[in-house]
Amino acid sequence: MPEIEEDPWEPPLVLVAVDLVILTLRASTFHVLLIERGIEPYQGSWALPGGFLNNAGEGVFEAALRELKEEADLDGTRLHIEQLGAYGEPERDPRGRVLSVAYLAIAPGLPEPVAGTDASGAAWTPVEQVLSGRAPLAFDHQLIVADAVERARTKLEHSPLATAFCGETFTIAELRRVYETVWGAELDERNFYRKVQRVPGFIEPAGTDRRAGKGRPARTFRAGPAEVLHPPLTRPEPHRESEEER
Amino acid sequence: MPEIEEDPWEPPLVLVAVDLVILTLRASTFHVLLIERGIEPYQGSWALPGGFLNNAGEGVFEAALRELKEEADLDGTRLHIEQLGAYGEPERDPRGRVLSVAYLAIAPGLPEPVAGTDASGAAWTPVEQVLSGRAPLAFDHQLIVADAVERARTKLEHSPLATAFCGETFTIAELRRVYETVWGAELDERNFYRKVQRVPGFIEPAGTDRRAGKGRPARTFRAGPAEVLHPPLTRPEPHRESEEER
DNA sequence: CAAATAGTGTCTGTTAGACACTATGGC
DNA sequence: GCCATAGTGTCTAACAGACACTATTTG
Repeated sequence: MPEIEEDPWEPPLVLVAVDLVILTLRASTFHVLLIERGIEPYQGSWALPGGFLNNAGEGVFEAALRELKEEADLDGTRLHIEQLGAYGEPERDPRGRVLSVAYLAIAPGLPEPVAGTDASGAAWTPVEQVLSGRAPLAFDHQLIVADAVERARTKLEHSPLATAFCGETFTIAELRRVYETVWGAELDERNFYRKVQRVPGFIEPAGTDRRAGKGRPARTFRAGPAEVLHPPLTRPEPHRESEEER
Repeated sequence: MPEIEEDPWEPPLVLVAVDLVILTLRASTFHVLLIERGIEPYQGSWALPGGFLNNAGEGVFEAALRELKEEADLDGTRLHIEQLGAYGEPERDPRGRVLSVAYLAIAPGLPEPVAGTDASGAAWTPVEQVLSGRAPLAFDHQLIVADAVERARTKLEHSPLATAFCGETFTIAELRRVYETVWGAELDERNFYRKVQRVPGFIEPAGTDRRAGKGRPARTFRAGPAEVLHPPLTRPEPHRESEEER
């Protein structure tokens, strides 16, 4: 049976959904956007924003952008958005066979408490609450969030993803807080300050612009053209108690 | 319109396929397994092995393992296999709406020229020929292969993926040739030798075992328990002509 | 012995991390 | 002046890359 069709046999048709993991930083905490489901299954539960393909002519990425607009009022063309993967276990949706393509989107920290449409409920929820299971999610959405967070954590090392958490311009301290929050680690301000500037194309000065807070005003920067960080910013190891090499 | 269903509206049903990018090293060259298509569309063209889901109860990963067995006679439980992503552009298959979930599999270099079943034709093809377009592929399979190769190249740095290209046990020189071939770069044998051993959990000695070739016999190793490389093995930069920092 | 491959020692320039110090703002 | 935050200098230990050297096999 080398080929896919030879008998009068028909492969199964499945519903295709798109789910969005929209991550942001709010008040130095790592948050994900959740929607309260208005219908069965899992009515009343929290879930990732998303939905089915609109029609047979809609691409999955296109559908992700549409859902981003509909459910979070965000413009995906101005955000970082990338595909996370397909989730296709047969039992993941009680309605029947649904394959979901998950997308990871990163938004700058928006001060508004919630998202766009008249969705019953939409809330930024601390990622920790989801990962720990204290905020249970519908379907396999906890797994999807875990994968998204892991992806974000490692991509911070090798790509300029961190700038997607910031606004158009940002200070180096703001950028550092992105790293610290997503990694859950403290970084030396002084070393970070230079390290980040030595990576070619990562960030570039934004005019003579300044910005005030409490202390000395900081220089501002914008994202540079680099798509990959050379050298990478390495995540500090959790700390080693005993020695075991050689 | 907060939720996915409210009108008597039905989302489109789509066909779900699985495609496999099976990579290996043969005679120090990076190869991918291709199948000659026996049916339309693209009859006679080369394509990735794969096929539709068998039935509504089959998971996509399960389907990938099945296709790996059917089309390449490989046991996926003994191979490295991971999901690459979903390819869901509406026009990617002329038969209609087909969403494909691609998997990346890494096999140790098998001496046999070809794969398992009675498939019309199956051939290990140098990856370069695919990437350069000299070996044109059906559908969007060239793109999928390009993504797979890129994934493999970067995963060599941070994961023990390279050991999946080797047999159960291997010498450090064999492991080094994996890196050199996949990266297309030369590595210093001596420095590689130690570097690789200093990564905790990457490789561990395989008994007092040895193996003969031409010169001094080499120690053999097997893959260790590490799932991530700390510190990573960094890919040498292609070489910089001009300076441009600071 | 020579050839070939495996494995070790060691030097040198660069880095990561620690942390003292200076700069510039608000009060 | 004081406090807070931004930004610089500099020391040290570790590391990467280069490459001379030793070791162990086949023929």
